[in-house]
Amino acid sequence: MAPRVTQEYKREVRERILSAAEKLFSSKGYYDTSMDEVVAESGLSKGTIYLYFRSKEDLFVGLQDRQLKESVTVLESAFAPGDSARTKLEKVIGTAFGSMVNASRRSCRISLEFNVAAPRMKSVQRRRDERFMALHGFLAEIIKEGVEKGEFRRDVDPNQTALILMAMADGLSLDWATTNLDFDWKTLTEQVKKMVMEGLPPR
Amino acid sequence: MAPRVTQEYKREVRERILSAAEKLFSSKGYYDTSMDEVVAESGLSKGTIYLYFRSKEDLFVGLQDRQLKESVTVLESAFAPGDSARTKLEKVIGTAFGSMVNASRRSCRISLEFNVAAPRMKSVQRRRDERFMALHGFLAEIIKEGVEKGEFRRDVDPNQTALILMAMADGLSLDWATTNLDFDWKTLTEQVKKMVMEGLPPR
Amino acid sequence: MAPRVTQEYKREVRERILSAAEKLFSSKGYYDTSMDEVVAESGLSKGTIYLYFRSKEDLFVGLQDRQLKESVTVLESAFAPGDSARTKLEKVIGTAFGSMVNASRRSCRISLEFNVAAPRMKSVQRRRDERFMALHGFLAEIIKEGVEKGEFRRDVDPNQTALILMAMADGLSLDWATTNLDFDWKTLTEQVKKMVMEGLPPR
Amino acid sequence: MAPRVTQEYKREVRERILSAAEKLFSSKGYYDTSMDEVVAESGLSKGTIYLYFRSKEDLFVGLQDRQLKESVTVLESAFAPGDSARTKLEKVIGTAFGSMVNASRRSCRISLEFNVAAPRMKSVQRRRDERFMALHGFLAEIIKEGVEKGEFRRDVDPNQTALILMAMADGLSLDWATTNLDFDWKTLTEQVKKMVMEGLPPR
DNA sequence: GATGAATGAGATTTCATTCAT
DNA sequence: TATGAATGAAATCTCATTCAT
Repeated sequence: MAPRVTQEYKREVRERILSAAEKLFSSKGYYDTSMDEVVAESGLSKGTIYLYFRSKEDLFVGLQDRQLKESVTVLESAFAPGDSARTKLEKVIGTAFGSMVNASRRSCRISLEFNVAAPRMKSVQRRRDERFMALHGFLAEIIKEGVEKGEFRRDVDPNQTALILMAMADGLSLDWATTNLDFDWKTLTEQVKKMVMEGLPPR
Repeated sequence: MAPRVTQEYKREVRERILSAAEKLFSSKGYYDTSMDEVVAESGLSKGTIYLYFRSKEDLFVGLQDRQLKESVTVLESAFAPGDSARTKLEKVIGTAFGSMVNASRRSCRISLEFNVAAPRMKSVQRRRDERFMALHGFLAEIIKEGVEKGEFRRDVDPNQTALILMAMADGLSLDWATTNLDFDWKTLTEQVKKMVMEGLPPR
Repeated sequence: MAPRVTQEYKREVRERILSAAEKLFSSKGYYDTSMDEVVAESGLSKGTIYLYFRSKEDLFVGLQDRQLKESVTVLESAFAPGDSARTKLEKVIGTAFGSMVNASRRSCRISLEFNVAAPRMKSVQRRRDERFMALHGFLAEIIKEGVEKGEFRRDVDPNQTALILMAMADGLSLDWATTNLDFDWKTLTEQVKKMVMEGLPPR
Repeated sequence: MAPRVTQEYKREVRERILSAAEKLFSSKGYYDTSMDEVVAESGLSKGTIYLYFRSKEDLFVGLQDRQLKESVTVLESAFAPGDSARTKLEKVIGTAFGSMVNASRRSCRISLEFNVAAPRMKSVQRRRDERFMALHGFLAEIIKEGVEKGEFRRDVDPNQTALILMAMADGLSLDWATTNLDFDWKTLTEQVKKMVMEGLPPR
């Protein structure tokens, strides 16, 4: 009995736990956060936490899932059907970096936690790899299209270049997360676009 | 009695401890490595470890110190006095990425450990920030020189661009460390140079 | 509203819970079985379980009750009015051990659980002791009769012998329950009868 | 360094832990005893307990080991080379039951704990089975010898009979451990011998 | 200086029981 | 009457650090 209401309610409780965990994991780190702290932050009881998540690691994975789901449609919905490869790439860069403006250091730090944990947590690794391959394929496809249409140089390697662009984003996120510097994401985006499209030297 | 011998011996013991810690921290992570494991890996006794390092964190910081010292002269010694800014930059990129070819995933992973720990360990943060600022200044200087000499476009922002280039390196290191993919650092370096110097589209 | 139906229904639910508990307690043991597992196995809800049994211990005692009730009339109904003491004893041995042929390791294991728990659960102890005394008295009476009628030796102590015979049964049950060996209860019964009636050496 | 002394000392500490555990496990049972109680009873610290035993189960197994070792030579050393099978058997019964006179309810209860735990703890099962088979073989051999020499009846099955005799001992131990009755082990031993050697009826 | 046994605070996890619906 | 989400005390186990030898 008590069907619809309960389902919705349970989702809320789950969300509450995840939010508490996100806050703590991102500021104190996964290992320096105890379940007791998650309990306190969430305002729930210890038993309840374990009712929703089998273990601390499971909670961590749940968090990764949530983050991946949230960001899933950001890039794909960015451009129009008729766009040139160049336009597509610029839009992608714009969206990716634009999302950083609103993104919190918190979410960058948490991403970093996932990355570092990945080699040591199977399920985290799997999710990370899937995400990585999907994004890489997405970018490589655009670049390949550009090369074929003559929009990009012949000797541009789509796979390598996709890798480099992803690394740029990952690296900026990493540097932002682990520094106290303020990044000016807007002009940063412009500089990236310029560099990628024209190179540093004048034409 | 002869101080020289004792000093040398002490340095060796220290090194042995650091090597054991590096191996373990890089493969299992800082938190998942216990001091008992460092003891076992080093072949020394627990008391001895604590004779050389006040705490686990101190050992971690010692490791960071060692890594920073090892890499400190790599970049600066790369170019000749009369080099143009462009040449300098290419050499820097070449050296930075070239060093990855020989570098182990291990050293990338441990750098990552330092990065993650940084926000929560003051002394790690300080060292990391110093290093970051030094490298950033070094790069920005080259780029600024290039802009002033007309080798690079007027609208290239030296600081932002230095940041971007560093992020590229950090990001590739991050992605390599947390994936099982094999990176072809040689062609990757070429692609980066091309992109930075010419952009993606044909001239 | 009709009370008959409700009573019957309640009995069924109770039985269902007891059966689930028996299955689990006998295979995993009392302590290694959680109420959640009883819930799952019974297909009922946790609330319902606690509606029928005040506590886990109460459920355990309920199980003991059920087992004792089931086995209560087995021995007494075995023999005819005119039987000699010897015949009675043989019949008792035959029935006791004969019942093992059909009995499951499960019921032996659960008896064992009761025995082990007894010293630490008053009500379990009381039931066990009552049962023990009843059986002991029953056996001792037969043996005493036999001694008085000259069917058994004068120096046979009815109480001690009753104890020994009970121990034999308990011991075989114990050994069977805690081993993986297959017991051939039929010839075992014969051997016991022979030994008890004739001793090992030839007459 | 510090070799001999340390070994002896460590053995003592180990023994101290085992004794504390034995006391508690036998009176409160394995599951109702917490490691905190073992800590308190032993007067050592929690860390020390886990320095000597990997887990609670390991401590349990260690206890079983100790008990088995203590009792290992009791039976085998009981009889002289020239003894007849009958004499041997009588001596074995005498020693086995005689040992109960001095044995504590405690050790019987602990044995029971081992037996009950056996089906659920591999290493306990293995040790128990080894012990069981050894004793069984030992007894069966004596009986077989007796049958072959004509000291026992032709239709006595050595294996089954050995099983029955062991069950008698196990059963008495079980009944003693789980009851509050006082057993008169001396006359009990006599009654057993008589029954086994002559049967209940007069010759 | 070198050792490694001892420590105990604190971590994660379980589970019998309750009670609002 | 029936439910099952919530609870929190208590269990097991870990591990950085100390200190007597």
